[in-house]
Amino acid sequence: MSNRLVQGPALLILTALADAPRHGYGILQEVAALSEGRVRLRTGTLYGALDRLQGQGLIQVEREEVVDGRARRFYSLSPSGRAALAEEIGHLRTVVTEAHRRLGNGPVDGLGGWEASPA
Amino acid sequence: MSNRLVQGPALLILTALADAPRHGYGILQEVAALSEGRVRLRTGTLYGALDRLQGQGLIQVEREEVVDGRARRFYSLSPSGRAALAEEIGHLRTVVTEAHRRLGNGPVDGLGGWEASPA
DNA sequence: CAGAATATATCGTCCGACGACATATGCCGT
DNA sequence: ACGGCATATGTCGTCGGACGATATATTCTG
Repeated sequence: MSNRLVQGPALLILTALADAPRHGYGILQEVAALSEGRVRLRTGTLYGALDRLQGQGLIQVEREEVVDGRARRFYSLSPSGRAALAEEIGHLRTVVTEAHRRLGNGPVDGLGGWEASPA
Repeated sequence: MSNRLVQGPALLILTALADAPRHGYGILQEVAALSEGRVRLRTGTLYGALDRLQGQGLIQVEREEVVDGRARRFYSLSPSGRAALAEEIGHLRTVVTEAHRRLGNGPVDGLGGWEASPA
């Protein structure tokens, strides 16, 4: 019973890879973009997570390009990585929906007081 | 630049407290319910997180009841805890939406190949 | 020529999640 | 009456993951 799903950096990384294979630095930028600048992965986090995700079989090395001595290692989602992402996203959707509902118009057990106008 | 937002257990706990104050054991049950049984918080995780969240000012002890020698410590969301939850939920919504879009009908950069039928 | 951007990689630290264990009471079935 | 389960809170040790710092190499821009 391991509770631990794909969260935090790993979730962002898998999402970044969901539409196209990307290399490390590209993932860094994509994660920043899809989190609207809120999350800036450190390279330590990124390459560590990449190794881990690869070890778990959730991603794989698609190909390696060498452009002017600069290597580009492209990663892609594996079928099980796609499945894991889909499952986690499904889970998060229910939580997000529920939290949003409770946040938006919380009756707070009959209380009338509310710290913000209910829009 | 701390990247670290409210995720994992903390997210579930705050969500569980979003509609009404609850005590530890009640949070355990609520988290299990709103995650549809997928997440069973250990007491070690729960009370550790509770202390941490309280230290961060995101939650507070609402009141303490003693029923038949059994103590019940009720926690409630603080305004900043509510704000933190709202912010994280907003963030997650964009990520979840984007991930879902990429998962559901990913054009994959012009590729026709797709490991599952596009529904 | 200096500095930023591109690109990957390693290392040490620290915190949080987890599992296991401990304690205490009330309730239910046998 | 007793055992087991639910209720209820708490501690401790461990381990993995996130983070910050640092290193290296090349290309582009000022």
